[in-house]
Amino acid sequence: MEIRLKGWDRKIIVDTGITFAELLEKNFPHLLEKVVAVKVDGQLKDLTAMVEDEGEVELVEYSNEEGKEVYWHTSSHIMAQAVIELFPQSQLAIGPAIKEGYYYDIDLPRRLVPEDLPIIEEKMREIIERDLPIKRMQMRRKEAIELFRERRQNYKIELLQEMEEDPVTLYQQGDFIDLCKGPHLPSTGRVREFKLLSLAGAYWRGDESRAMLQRIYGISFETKDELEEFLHLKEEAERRDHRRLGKELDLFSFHEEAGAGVVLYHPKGAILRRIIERYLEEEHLKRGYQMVITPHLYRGDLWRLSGHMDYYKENMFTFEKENAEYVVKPMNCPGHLLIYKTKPRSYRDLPLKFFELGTVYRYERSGVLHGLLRVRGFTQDDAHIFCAREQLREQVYECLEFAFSALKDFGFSDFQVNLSTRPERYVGSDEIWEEATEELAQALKDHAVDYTVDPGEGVFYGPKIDVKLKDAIGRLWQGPTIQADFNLPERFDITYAGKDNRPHRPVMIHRVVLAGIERFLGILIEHYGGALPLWLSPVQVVIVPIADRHVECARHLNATFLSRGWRSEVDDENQTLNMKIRRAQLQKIPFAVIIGDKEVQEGTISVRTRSGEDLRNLEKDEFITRMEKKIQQRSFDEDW
RNA sequence: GCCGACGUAGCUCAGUAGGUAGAGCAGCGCACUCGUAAUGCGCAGGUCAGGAGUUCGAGUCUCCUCGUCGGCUCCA
Repeated sequence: MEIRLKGWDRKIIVDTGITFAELLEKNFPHLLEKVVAVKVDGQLKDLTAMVEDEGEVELVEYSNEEGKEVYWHTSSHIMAQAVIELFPQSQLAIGPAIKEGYYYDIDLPRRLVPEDLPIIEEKMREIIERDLPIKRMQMRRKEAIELFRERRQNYKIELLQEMEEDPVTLYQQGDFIDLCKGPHLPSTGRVREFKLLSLAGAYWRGDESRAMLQRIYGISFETKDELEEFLHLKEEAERRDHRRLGKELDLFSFHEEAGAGVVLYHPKGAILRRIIERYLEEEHLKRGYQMVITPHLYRGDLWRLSGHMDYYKENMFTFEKENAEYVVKPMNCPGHLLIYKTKPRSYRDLPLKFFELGTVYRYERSGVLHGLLRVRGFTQDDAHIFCAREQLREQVYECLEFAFSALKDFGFSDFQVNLSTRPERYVGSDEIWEEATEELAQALKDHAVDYTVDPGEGVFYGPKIDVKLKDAIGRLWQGPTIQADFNLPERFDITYAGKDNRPHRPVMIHRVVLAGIERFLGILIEHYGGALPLWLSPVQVVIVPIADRHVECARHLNATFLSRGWRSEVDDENQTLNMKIRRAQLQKIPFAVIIGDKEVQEGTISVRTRSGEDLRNLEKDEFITRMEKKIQQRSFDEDW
């Protein structure tokens, strides 16, 4: 039998009736330990599967996404087996591989505590050492149900009862049998380095009305180095945690007595936020947006008109006064629509672009709140573009251009874009949906951005584009969104007079650039690990007099800096130079300017940069010119 | 909201079997006047998240509330 191997010119002659593992052993023994599965005609198969006379064979290694999935999935089985051996009454639910690692949801006789993880790990190590062969089996669904009934695995029975397939696939390693479509590693010994990461509660089938199971998260790798790198990255993420940095850098706080999910900005956080807001205002005005300001409080009637009272009620803060219902705004769009409606609009006015730094309040369930990233009160850089249908594509294009250019100014250059199409429940005609979706797609293509389509993930009132940004350590964050809306123009009955002097219905685009400022701030802090670029730093320069006699000179210099609009401070505390340098470093202040005898005499300055550079004997003017340039360019280059 | 963990001085954390709180840093004072990541000494600082209960006695045990963390669910 001849086998074609992907990536290889020559064909391989093999005997019939051998497995892929045997094929490897014979022809590529050095790969035996690397390959985790094979892919034949796009279908993943076990190494223990028989080689058949069919399509091209691709060797899948751990380095491959699918390879990791196999590796992790087997790891989760080993974990489940370990748990069963430790707690024989356990009932297994599901245990898949995820983006990073794997988990298994298990119904256990008792609550697990973190101290249990090393015990389970120890048992896993044992199972790995046993190097149990992993066997794939097929059996009639009925038999499988019987098997799991004997083993008292009710969740598996429930899964089987709802499955269509018959026969079903099971995998066995030692005494452990699990319902699973695979594929898996050929034996438990193939899992090398692993770690159990955390415990959590999880609903059976994600349904909050059903049983709460215990979920164990884990990860595994082929080498110790990879595991260590992973753990290091986790530490790095912790080091960058905006909640920790927000405290350390004195940017913002949360308070029990203020309520969950609302942010109090300290002076340094407030200035940072204002810098971002000023940037946004400038950029919007430059692009033809008009700023508007709308109230935080509205009568309930407005939200009945907009429809929010029906479908968003759960998320709104409402109250009653003088027999009238009031709503603290969760969104800015209704206000902007009211402004639109204040006078007749013509096609000549379009596109009409209203922009607002609009602060909104949304009720979020207490359990989902998370630092600045998920709050109840936040400010959006929100705009609504009213345009003719034929302007949609161009407007979306401009929004994308705006979004990317703004994110680049803040130092993000890696994006992932999604186009979400019509969901099951929707308003508007199929025709208008198709047209709008096509316009959005075209705008993306015009922009030459790669994007993936999320079928059915659009909002009920129109298709949308989501941009996710990748931060310095590779994590993705939700960023800008651009949504077409056919619903609100209808509900508010807004029109414009066309060339034909007849009323037409505009399309509305909701779009945010940085989205929630709070969330963006959180992302920004984590992206830079608190060491914000010069133009964003709450304190740009700290002037450090070495001894008391240098304070006057330092104050004088500070006045010069302040007059240039820099954010500058003098550290005139009675402390050693070392201490002051240390404080500047810990506060992640970009530049410390040192003033001592030498500087006073020669009229020069010495600069210590955040990155640790020590620059002596700088001319003041040179420093000023350089700084001005860096600020003006919004440079995020750490080098002097 | 649900599951679990947690809440002790401004911050980070200790607190043994229930016997009425402790460190480091920060703060304040004094001395030192310093050349690129912690000068020394002294002082002050807590109704142990809030409330109720058990107990002769609760930071420690029980319950409720609030908040935080990790997840789930949700996310127009």
